[in-house]
Amino acid sequence: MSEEHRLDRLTSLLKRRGVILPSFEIYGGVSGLIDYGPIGARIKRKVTDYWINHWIKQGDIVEIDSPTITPERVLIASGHVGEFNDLMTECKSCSSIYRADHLIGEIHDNPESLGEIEMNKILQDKSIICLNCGKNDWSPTKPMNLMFKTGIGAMKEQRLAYMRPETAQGMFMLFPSLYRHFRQKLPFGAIQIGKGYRNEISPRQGMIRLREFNMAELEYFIDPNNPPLEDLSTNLSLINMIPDPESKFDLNYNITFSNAFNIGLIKHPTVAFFLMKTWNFLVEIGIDKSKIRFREHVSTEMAHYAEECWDCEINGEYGWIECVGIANRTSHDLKSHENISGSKSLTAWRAFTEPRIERKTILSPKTSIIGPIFKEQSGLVIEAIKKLQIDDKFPKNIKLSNGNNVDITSEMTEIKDIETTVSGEWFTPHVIEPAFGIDRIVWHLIDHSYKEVKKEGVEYTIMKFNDNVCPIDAIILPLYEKDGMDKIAFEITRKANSLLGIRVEMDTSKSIGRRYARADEIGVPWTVTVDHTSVDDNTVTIRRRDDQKQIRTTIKQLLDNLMNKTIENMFHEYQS
RNA sequence: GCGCCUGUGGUGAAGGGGUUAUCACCUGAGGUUUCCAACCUCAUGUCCUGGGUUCAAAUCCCAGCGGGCGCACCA
Repeated sequence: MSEEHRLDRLTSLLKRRGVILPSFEIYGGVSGLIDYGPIGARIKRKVTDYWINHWIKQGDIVEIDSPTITPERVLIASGHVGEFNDLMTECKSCSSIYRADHLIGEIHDNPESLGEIEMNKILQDKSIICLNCGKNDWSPTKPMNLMFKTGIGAMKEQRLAYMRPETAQGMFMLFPSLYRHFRQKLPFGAIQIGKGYRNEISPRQGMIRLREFNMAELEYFIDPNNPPLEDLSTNLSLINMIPDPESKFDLNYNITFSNAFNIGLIKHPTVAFFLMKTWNFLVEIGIDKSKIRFREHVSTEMAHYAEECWDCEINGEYGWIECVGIANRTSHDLKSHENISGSKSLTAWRAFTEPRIERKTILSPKTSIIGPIFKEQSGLVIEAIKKLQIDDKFPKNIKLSNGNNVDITSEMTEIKDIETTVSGEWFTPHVIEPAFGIDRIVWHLIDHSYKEVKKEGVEYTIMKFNDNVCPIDAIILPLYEKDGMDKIAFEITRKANSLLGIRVEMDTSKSIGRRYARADEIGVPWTVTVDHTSVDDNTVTIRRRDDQKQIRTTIKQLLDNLMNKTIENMFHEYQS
């Protein structure tokens, strides 16, 4: 079959078999919103479950879950209210749309700080011309709101809120609780899977740019002075990496993770580790290794919060698409939340290896003298004296915080040598964040698994999902729906479904060949056929999707191996 | 948001003013068949939505919604 229109055939299949479909179709549909049907939802569930386990098994990472509705102040602190409300202007002559701050970037130092009115003035006064038609005829600017706005409270006095554009803020909000949970020891991480919302101008390319999408993010909190050093030699694959073109590095590398870190291509050890973990995850669920690459952001396209940022891109029908972003967000988020909220609990304690003894010489107020002289003003006087320097000369006239002036003589102070023991310090942890676009990953998983082959000269479709992500583990097929075969098939179906995490279905309609084909089309790795022999001796045949090979085994062995995910091994044993 | 193209059963298509809208596959029911989309019988849609033109609209016109591509946008 020609490679041409492969995307069309794949899209049709996904719709026909209930994998991925447009939402609200009977009302005409809404662009940027999709449904996962019964098969698709199952694939997505398997991918997210695998993702959760992939991180949880690290041992220092926990799952959390927070609201999608987010009060405005949280998103002001995170920078999204500023970043997601760009002023847009339209060229009245040719209808091209531009970000106003980009247009005036050359003549204004800080265009993002401008309001609508100032911006409109600058667009008129200066000769800023349209890049498309060369004219200066701008419409009044309008804020483009990439976040869905909503209000908390049913009546008039609503508190402004937005649907979250990322899940990360939920993890930052829970930092104090996470810090306690992990017994106040860094590093630790929190993951969350959930919906994110962005009111895209023009969603395109199927499920690549959605208005409501599934994200999976990990925030890993570390001590910047003591970043964890993980073993990068557990994966020695050569990885395609494209560094920032403005850096000293060449354009393109095929390099191991550990070498990339050793030569400084990846700057931060934890970023390197998460790049590796990300690659492992993608390959384990079935993304084609040869279609994965890592690309470093150039400093100009870097998100407002990040210091080092790598995209993991996957190649598919839409070209190379960013599916995972791994960013060193430093202390930006926690610091910003500390500033805006006033909370003091967004820091961690770093104990010094040896307590430090600090000796200081200070000017100390002599309260026994000050008290009787200043009476009720004494407190203010003491406060003022503490601010003086050791080398100040007395007598001295100082101003108190209540506005009164008082004279301080040298008898009222003394020079003291003091010794304090400091056993550690408070600091704001840094955050390394891998952020996964689940829908994009599911799409590429399907794209890479979709195989058009020839079977006995006829076009044939197989989804080659592996055990980690296949929507249904096995389909049970009674050869005929009679002579007890249907009963045995039903028994197996029921028993298999009671196994933890195993999902099987039974299919009885139409010829056996057609039922095999239906199973192959949605990527079921094993089909189990109940035939006349089964009725006599409780054996069944298992067919392997990828090569149509069959083996015969007992029902008990089938169930045991299904549960342990070891059916593949049965084929090896059978062959040897 | 702009421009060009586009919308007919579950999927893919034909029909471009005039009887009851056509075909293939798929799906369901029944039959037949001892293992890879076999065969036979039957069943399932009405032309994206709303206006307009006309005696008559799936067909022509307008608007909206959806899809594709290009431009712009894409923390």
